[in-house]
Amino acid sequence: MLIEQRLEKIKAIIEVERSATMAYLAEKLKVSKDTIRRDLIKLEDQNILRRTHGGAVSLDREAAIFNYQQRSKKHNQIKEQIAYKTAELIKNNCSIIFDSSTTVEAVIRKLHNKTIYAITNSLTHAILLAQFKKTEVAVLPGALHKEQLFLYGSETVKKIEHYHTDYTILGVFAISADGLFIHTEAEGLVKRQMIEQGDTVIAVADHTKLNTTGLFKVCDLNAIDVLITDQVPQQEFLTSLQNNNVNIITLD
Amino acid sequence: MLIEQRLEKIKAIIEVERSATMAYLAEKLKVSKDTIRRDLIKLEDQNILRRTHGGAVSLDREAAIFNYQQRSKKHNQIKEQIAYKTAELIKNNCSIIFDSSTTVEAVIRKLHNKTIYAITNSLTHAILLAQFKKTEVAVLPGALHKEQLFLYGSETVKKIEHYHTDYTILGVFAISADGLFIHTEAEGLVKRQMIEQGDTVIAVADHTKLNTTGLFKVCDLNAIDVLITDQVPQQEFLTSLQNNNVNIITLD
DNA sequence: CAATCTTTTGCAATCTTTTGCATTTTTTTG
DNA sequence: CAAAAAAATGCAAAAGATTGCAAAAGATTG
Repeated sequence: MLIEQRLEKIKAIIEVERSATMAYLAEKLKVSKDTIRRDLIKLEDQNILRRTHGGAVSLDREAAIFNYQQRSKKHNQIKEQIAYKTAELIKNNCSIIFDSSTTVEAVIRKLHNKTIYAITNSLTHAILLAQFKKTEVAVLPGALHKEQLFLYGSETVKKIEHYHTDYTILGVFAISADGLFIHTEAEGLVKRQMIEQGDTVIAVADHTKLNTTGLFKVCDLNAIDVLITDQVPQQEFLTSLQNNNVNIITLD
Repeated sequence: MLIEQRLEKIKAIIEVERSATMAYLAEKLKVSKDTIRRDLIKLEDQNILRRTHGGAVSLDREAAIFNYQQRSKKHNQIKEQIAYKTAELIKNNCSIIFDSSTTVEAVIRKLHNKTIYAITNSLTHAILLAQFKKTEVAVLPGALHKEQLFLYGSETVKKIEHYHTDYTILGVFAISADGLFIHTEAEGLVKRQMIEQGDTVIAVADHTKLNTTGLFKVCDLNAIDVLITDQVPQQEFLTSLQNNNVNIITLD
C-alpha cells in the first residue's frame, strides 16, 4: 500500500470516528505503531488532526457547524464503549433504522466499514452516514426539530411503516420496569413506530437512564430485544428485564 | 502496445482509483516496474499526477477543490445580487419549496427575517433554515445523494405532490428556448414535481446558464413564472421567454 | 535493403526513503 | 513519587529510486 493511501485511510477514520488510538490504527492498517506515529505527525503538520497521547483526534470542524452540545470526557468514554459493544452486534449487509440520539450517533461512527442500508429521521446522522462508502441512506420526511435537527410528526410515522428492517437502534431517554419513556409525544410516536418495523430492537442507554421514567410511554419492555448499557441494573429492574426477554449487555 | 496507449491507461487508472502502486500498474500493463517508473515521470512532467514512493496519486481532487473555490469566488458576488433580487419578491408569511442548489442557498440566506413555511429536499438548506426563528421547515423523504446531500427518487416526488405552495424557487442548471434542463433524470423529476406544486415558480440563474441545454428536460419555458439573472438574455432567447410569459428580472 | 542511429526496455549497482525494533526520555495515572 | 504507557531517538533491514548500461525494437538514411 502507498503511504498516501494509508494517510487517506487514517484521515477517513479520524473524520468519522473523531478519534482513534495508535494501537487501533496499527491493527487496522497492518503496520507498526511507530509508523502510525510518524503518519500522525505528518497529518498533524498538515493541520488535519491533533495528536494526543496514544492516538489522535479530529479537529472537529463539525462541532462548530452543527452546534453539538459539550459533553464531559468521562461520559463520552462510556458512550464510546457502549457504541463499540453495539456495533459488534450488527451483522454486515443489513438494514437499520437509526433513531435520533447522540448515543446512536456514536454507534454509527463505529459502523463505517459495514455495508448498511440506513434509514433515519436525523439530519446529522444522515450527513454522517453519507460519508460511508458502503452505505445507502434514506431520510424520512417530516417537520424539522430546529434545535436537534431531527424529523417528526405524522408524516414521519406514516413513512416509517413502509419499511421493515433487520435492526432498529434506539437512544433511550428513560427506561424502567414500566417500559421506555420520553419527554415529548412527538418523539415518542416516532420511536414507537421505529420499534414496530425492526426485527431486532436494540436500545442503548448509559446507567443514568436506568430506572427512570418520563412523560410519554413509548413501549413496554418486551418490545425491546437488546439493552446495551454500562452498568448491571439493580436486581429488581434486572428481573423485570429478564422476565420480558430483554437481552442485557453491559460493559464488563 | 504503444507507449501512448500505456500512458493513457495509466492516466485512466489513476483518475479512477486516485492512486496506484507501481507493482499494481506493472502487473496490470505487463511491463517492468522500471518502465512504469519512467512512464510516471513523464506523466508527472505533464502535471497529470504526482509521483510518490512506490506509485503515484492523482492531482485532480486538489485541482477540483481549487477550481471550485475559484469558481465560487468569481460567481459569488453575482450570486449574492441575484439572491437579493429574488428575496425582494418573496412576500412575508408564505410557503416555499426550495430546490437543492447553491444559488437557492444564497436566496435562503436573504430570507432570515421573514415568516416562512419551508419545504426542501436539501439537507444543507434544511439545516440553514433551522436557524431562522420565524421559519418552519419540512423535509422531504427520499434516497440521499451522498455528495450533494439532497434527497431524490420516487418517494421524494410522490411526497412533493402533497404540498401546494406560494412559491417554488429553483436553481437552474441550463435554460434555453426549449425549456429547463438538468444532467440527471433523478434530479429532473424532483424539480418537475416542485414546479407543479408552486403557485409562482421562480428560477434563479447566472448568465452562464442561459441559452444552454442538458440531458434531461425538466419543463417548457411556460412553466416558469419568473427568471432572475444577472444579464439581459440575447434577443432571440429573450423573445422566447416573453412569448412564454416568463417575467424576466435582471440586475440592472 | 543494409548500415547506422534513436528509442525503449529490463537489469544491475548504488543511493535514498521507509519501516520496525531497541533504547532512552517524557508523560500519564494511581 | 513510582510504575506504566507513550514519545522520541538512533539504527539496521527492506523497499524503492536513481543511474548507467546493454540488448532489442524501430526509425532513418544513403
